[in-house]
Amino acid sequence: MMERKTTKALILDATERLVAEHGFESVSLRDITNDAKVNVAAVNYHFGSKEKLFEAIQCRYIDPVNEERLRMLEVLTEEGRVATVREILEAFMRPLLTVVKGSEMSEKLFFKLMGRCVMDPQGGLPEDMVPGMKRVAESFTEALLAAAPSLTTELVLWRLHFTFGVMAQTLLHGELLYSLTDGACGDPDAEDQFQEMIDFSEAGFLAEKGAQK
Amino acid sequence: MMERKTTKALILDATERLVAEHGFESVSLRDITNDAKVNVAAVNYHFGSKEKLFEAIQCRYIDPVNEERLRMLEVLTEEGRVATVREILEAFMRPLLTVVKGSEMSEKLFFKLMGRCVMDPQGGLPEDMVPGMKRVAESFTEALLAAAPSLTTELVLWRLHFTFGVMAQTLLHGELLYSLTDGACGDPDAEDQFQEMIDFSEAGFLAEKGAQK
DNA sequence: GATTTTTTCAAGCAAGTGCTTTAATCATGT
DNA sequence: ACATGATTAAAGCACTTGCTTGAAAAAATC
Repeated sequence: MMERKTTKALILDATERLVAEHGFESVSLRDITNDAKVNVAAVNYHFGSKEKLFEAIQCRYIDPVNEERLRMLEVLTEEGRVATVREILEAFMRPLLTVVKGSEMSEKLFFKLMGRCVMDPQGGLPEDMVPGMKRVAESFTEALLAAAPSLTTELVLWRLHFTFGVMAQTLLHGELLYSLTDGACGDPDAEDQFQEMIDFSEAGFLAEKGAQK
Repeated sequence: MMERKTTKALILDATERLVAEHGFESVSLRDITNDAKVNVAAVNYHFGSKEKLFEAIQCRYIDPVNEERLRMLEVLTEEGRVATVREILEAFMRPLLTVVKGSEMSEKLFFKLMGRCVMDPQGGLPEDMVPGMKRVAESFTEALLAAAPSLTTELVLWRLHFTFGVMAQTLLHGELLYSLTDGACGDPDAEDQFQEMIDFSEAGFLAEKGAQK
């Protein structure tokens, strides 16, 4: 008889939830197996080690996000078309929304998990993910250079880096803003948040050096 | 006879170094006391607990940074003068540079430590720091609203939030950019980095909604 | 229905965790 | 020199860490 969910999936689900809430470093094997109502040994049986489980967690969603990013970018630049900075940034950020719709996680938890993946891993990214991340960085750099020819490669890289920071901060600490302002700055729709991030990052990308508009 | 450095200072120094390198969650009491060449019990004797030691670490530099932020902002707005967005952002970021010069830590380590303080604390900020952070957020929000009257309070808060993300990412992951681009995007002067962050954030702040310059 | 193969389980291991205890040491004031 | 309070040191406590073991149970294969 098939159980409702396989042990492996139970472990993945519990780990996602706990890591999103408390961060990679703070979650123990026992935390996970208690939450998943599964034996401790199951983790090592199915994943080999705690570290490999964490790597699986990271790849499970970041890989699809990166693939969707490249797909959207390809659409924008096919037939030699030159995309705008805004379109490119949209292609960089929207996949987060697209992928979460396809998952069964809540947006809030998913965003936090993504934020953890970007900010936490003190051991660096899983080895398997580095080429993918590199390809994304390269493709988007190239596209952005074409969209804003006045920028140097180095400047584009820095500003892509900054954009990453904007995203990570928003994903991870959306509710900090809420508490720090006594609720003045609320918890808007994820779609609204994305538009604001894009407004901000687009303008940042198009800034001139030492600008003072 | 007075030792070269008091045990308390040795502990603080070692903790700063280790936390900057590995993050709060990954550093144990033994790590600290071994590195500081000090007895384990000394931490609890001088600080009460590991948690309080970590709070001391956070306050040691963030409090001065926040004070310097408010001081610089005050200079900008005295006698009813209205500061520019750029000046205000400068007042927000430069204190990090000012304070590190006054410390005996290396810039790189200091920035990483500051990044950890902003991003890591899964237990939230130390209770004592919340009012200070709030005051900074409020003062800068007010000044930014005066500098860019076309923005709403909510928009300013969001964009301040984004600016925080830009800073945190740069502080924490400056060398990730380096490795991800095979050294193409180097490790420029801290001062240069600040100018680039300010260029980016200033433009972001001045963006119009749904802009497409 | 018997035989593998895969999966789950309880128990436990060595090492590490934060913290406490008790005794020794230090610096200092009288 | 002695007493006092502040500091350091060694040992250990109760608990958690990631991971392994060997046997039982379930599933799949024949």
